[in-house]
Amino acid sequence: MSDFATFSAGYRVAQMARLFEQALAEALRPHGLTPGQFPTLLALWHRDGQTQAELVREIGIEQPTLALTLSRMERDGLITREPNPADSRSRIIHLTRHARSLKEDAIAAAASVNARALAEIEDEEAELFMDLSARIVSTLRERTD
Amino acid sequence: MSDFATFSAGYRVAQMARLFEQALAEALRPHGLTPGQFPTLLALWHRDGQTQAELVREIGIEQPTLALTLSRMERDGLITREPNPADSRSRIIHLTRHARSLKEDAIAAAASVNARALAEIEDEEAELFMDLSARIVSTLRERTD
DNA sequence: AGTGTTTAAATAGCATGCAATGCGATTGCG
DNA sequence: CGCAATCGCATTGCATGCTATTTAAACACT
Repeated sequence: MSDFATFSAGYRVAQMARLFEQALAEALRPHGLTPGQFPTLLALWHRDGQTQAELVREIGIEQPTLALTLSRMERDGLITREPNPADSRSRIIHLTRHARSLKEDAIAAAASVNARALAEIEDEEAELFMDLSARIVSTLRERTD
Repeated sequence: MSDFATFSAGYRVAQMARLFEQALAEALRPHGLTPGQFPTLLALWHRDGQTQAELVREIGIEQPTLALTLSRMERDGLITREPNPADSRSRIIHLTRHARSLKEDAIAAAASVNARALAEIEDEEAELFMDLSARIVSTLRERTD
């Protein structure tokens, strides 16, 4: 483990991400949702009726990843994909009534995971953490974008 | 995106983790290695000849996840799995000569990813980030462990 | 010795993520 | 207008991660 010292940031972050995902999975399970669906749901709760390409830009994952997630969400009765009269290449994604009804509970569940994760650190520290994370994200993005 | 505010920590961390993984994948690719193999390699570079169960404890992933990673590493000529004379349920994992030869370069590649990720933040900030991350990790672990 | 429990691995099934391709629809430009 | 380039999406193939289950071996305790 001592060897980890030089590059433990990546390891630590990966570990944190897995724990967050597991906690979110547990919190969302009672509502029949999974962590991977959550960003898409947030985007559609915010503005229903977007195309896949719009969602990809908003969520920041690759298009094939979203395509598969949307298929699972369609299978699970969370969304429908309607033809787009303005451009027949794309389709308009709509939430089902059921998905709309889950908004409050799901957001509360996710918020509580976050609150729990940050429970042991002070508010200013949490802010600092978010700030540093944002800076690391943009640094890592530079070369790839 | 405004809705993200309340629970953006999990989202931010997930995003960071994906960027780290992608950067590490790119850095390791020339050496024929993948990010998921790296923790196992570190553990075996540190001490060769461990069992799967020992590695699981050390690395902190689930046993089936490691089993599959080890299969891929075996397929790729990085490890061998020898019978354990002391306990025929388990097998002793050994690095191949080739995997041993990759140590310096792979560690340098991973370290450079880390250095790049942290390039834009001060040393004390990086330390703080690591500390806060560690505290979030142990908080999230509490309920599940 | 014999049986029940624990332990080590393997396997099945699933969710997310990626890169690379293919394909039809649209757009832009000569 | 017509063709080339671009765009939107689907699909394929792969890597990682998880949970749940199975199998065999080792242990423990009567």
